[in-house]
Amino acid sequence: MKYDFARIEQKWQKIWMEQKPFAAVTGDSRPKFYGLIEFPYPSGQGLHVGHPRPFTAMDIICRKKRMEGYNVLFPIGYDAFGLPTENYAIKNHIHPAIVTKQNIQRFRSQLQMLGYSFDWDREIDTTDPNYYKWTQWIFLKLWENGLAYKATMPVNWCTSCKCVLANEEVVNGVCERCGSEVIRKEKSQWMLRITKYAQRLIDDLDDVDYIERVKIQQRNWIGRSTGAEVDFQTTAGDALRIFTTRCDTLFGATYMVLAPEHPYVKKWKDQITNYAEVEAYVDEAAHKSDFERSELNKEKTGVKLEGVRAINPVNGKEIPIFISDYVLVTYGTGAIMAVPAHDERDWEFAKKFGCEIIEVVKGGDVEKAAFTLKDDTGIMVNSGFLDGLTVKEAIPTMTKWLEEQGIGKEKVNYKLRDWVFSRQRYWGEPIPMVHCPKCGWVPLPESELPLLLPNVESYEPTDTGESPLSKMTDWVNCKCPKCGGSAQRETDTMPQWAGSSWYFLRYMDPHNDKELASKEALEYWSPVDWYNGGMEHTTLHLLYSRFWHKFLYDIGVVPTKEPYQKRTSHGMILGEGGEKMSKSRGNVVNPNDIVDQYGADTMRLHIMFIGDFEKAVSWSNEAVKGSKRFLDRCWNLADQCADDEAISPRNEAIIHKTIKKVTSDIDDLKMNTAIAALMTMVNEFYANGCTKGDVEQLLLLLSPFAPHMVEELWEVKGFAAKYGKMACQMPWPTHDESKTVEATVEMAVQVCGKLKATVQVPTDSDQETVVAAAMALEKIAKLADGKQLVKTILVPNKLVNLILR
RNA sequence: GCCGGUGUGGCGGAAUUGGCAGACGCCAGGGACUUAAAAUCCCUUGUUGGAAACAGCGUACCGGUUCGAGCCCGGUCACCGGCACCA
Repeated sequence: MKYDFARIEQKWQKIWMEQKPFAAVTGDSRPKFYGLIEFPYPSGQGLHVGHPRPFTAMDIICRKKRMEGYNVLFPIGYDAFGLPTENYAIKNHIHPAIVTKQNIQRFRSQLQMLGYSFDWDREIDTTDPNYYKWTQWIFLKLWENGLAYKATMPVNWCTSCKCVLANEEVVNGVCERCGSEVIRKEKSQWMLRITKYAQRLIDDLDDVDYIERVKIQQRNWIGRSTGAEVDFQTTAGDALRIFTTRCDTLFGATYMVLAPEHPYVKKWKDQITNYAEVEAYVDEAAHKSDFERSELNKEKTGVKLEGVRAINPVNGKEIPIFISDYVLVTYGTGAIMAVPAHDERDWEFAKKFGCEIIEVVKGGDVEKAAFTLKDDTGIMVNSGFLDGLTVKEAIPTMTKWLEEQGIGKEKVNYKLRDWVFSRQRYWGEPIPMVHCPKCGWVPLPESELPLLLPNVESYEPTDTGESPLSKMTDWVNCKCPKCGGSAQRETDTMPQWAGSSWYFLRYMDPHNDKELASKEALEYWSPVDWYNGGMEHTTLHLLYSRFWHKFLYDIGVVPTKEPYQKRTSHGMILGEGGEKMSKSRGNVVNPNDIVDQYGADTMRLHIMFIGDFEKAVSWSNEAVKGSKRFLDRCWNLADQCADDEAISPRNEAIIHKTIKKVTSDIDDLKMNTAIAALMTMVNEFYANGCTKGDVEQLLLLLSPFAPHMVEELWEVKGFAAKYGKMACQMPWPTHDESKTVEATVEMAVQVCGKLKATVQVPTDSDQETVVAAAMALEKIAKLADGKQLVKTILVPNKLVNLILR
């Protein structure tokens, strides 16, 4: 009997497609399990070897859950709107919808080739109008609830994509997608008020089971800090409000700084005597890219506002006001009080511009460097009523004083910004809003959804920063839904993150044309029990979708506060040299090649065996052989086992141990050690000989990993006929703890903590027995000769440590 | 700079969280089968000394706690990831 993987895999994939053993049943009385993987972007290159890692892991988990009696929802779909498709379409003059269709077709067949147990009847595609109808619907709800708004503000503009980017899409000052320069551009944009949810996005992390680094990264990104807002009177008449986390240092505030974009700069035009100089600086700052502005160790620049001064509220002193680009208009109030003695940036600026430096916390030499405390035990000086207090005491004292005086109050700030939601590109969901000269922005009525993406002549982005849709005058010009007058549609589209922000809900009820999903389906399947995805989405997709979900919860659409109960993350697959796989390096591994050469089961097994799931790992074509060899050995074992249908006594312990290990390892996402345990078991079977009953247990344990081969053997060995079920429909094996123990154990014998020998003793031997057995060893007897046993440490069934003097 | 993470054979990686370091696999070497090769099977494989029994040294580095440390504590170095003028 030959292991003809190509024939076997094709055969079983066909059977699974026809018999649908992996269909999820809404409302079933079994406990439910919803396992989710991040749906792929159907790129033109097809499946990358990185895809099968998370997909296979979740497939294994879901297959095991089904065998454990769960009603499992394990769906697949395509996140198909996006720039690469659009760019490809532009270059090759094909409509992006056609390109998308082709790419999806390719992805689908590749996914099927790997034997994943998806419920194929629930497949979704974010570019399908039946899908994006509901993406648009959610947008309308956001608008209705005041969470979507249009605002003109400086935004990140990618010079190459010719498109705005969300804050989350700018990495080190460049576009996360194409790596091109990002500049600041004043544009009118649709925004989503994610900041309103900042606190809840932090708080509710406590209730979910995400790996810690995901929680930490999200918390850092949201960037909560507690401080105070304080009003400084100015000679211009307006009070200048600042945010500080260190109100205890107010007595050391010797000047103030405004961001160049701060509205007071323009407002005070007439009072600023050097306005020309100020204006020149503002202008210069406006033309700098994000990258230039955030350049490290850049020397501080700025201009003093002559003619206007501020008054420090704690001591009535007049202090100068500057503008400088080291103060960000987007954070806090866009203005700061500068305490050069205790802030490095302020210190540097003060030294350059000759500002006064007043020490208010003892401990450093503020003429040499800013004294910034790591802890808050420093003692206040030169600070009037705060003198002698620790920083820790001074902060609440000052906050209280500010509140009493009515010039300040406690305030929490977040680094998180509202989500810039419009894109000046074609291949995205149209935003269902109409601008009417009389009524302003008017939402489309729900009955008009989906608002279809029209066919256009050209998808080229424009240099003016307008969407390609803006050239479609027939489409753009419309009637105002409110007053019936002539109006114009919004021509920007939604970002790629829109469709993926709620797709896991659609899987629950993918064909519903009345609602995004039925109440029943949402109640039954929510929340996603286990979501695995990439770390790169932690502050993008994962955060965005939590935000949308919380909103949908607030308006009563979904039953849970959080979309995902558990989140894990896989490491990247690197090229052979440990470098990132890329076309330019020529080290990209195509899963098809591996499947052609070794089969899908080997591919699946190997990608799981290759290393710690959470860590990056280099791909090795050589090492794949080991996984194939193992499957060959399993195949041959089934071929040559004894006919006995019972588990053989010789293999009973190893079988029960392996069941225990594989079961817990899959739950812990340690597929590599689960496979190692299966290999060990097979090695023992070869050494001991095995029965058909032993092989049956092996097949069940192996079935989530190598499902095609297992089903074939299951059938060939007559188990399918015997039970009337496929292996994937069998109950998962359970272990009997008492049967995992062997009659005797080998224990380590240490003398004074050093390993000297090993000894075979009956399992659970007491100290006396073990010591006696150890002393009976010639070597130990020799070492003990003339010495006294002063102490014995026994670790049952593991080791004995004899302290000899 | 701040926040995380990781350092174990030639390589990928194990080690039930304080109890025989190197499971499992790859590579390599030797052998069997074969006319031959592939495949398969068996053996060896951390390192140093030794023919061997055996002995010494070994989990990035230095120190500590402990009968016992890859694991805990203090310090140092290196690499990876995230954030970065956030007041």
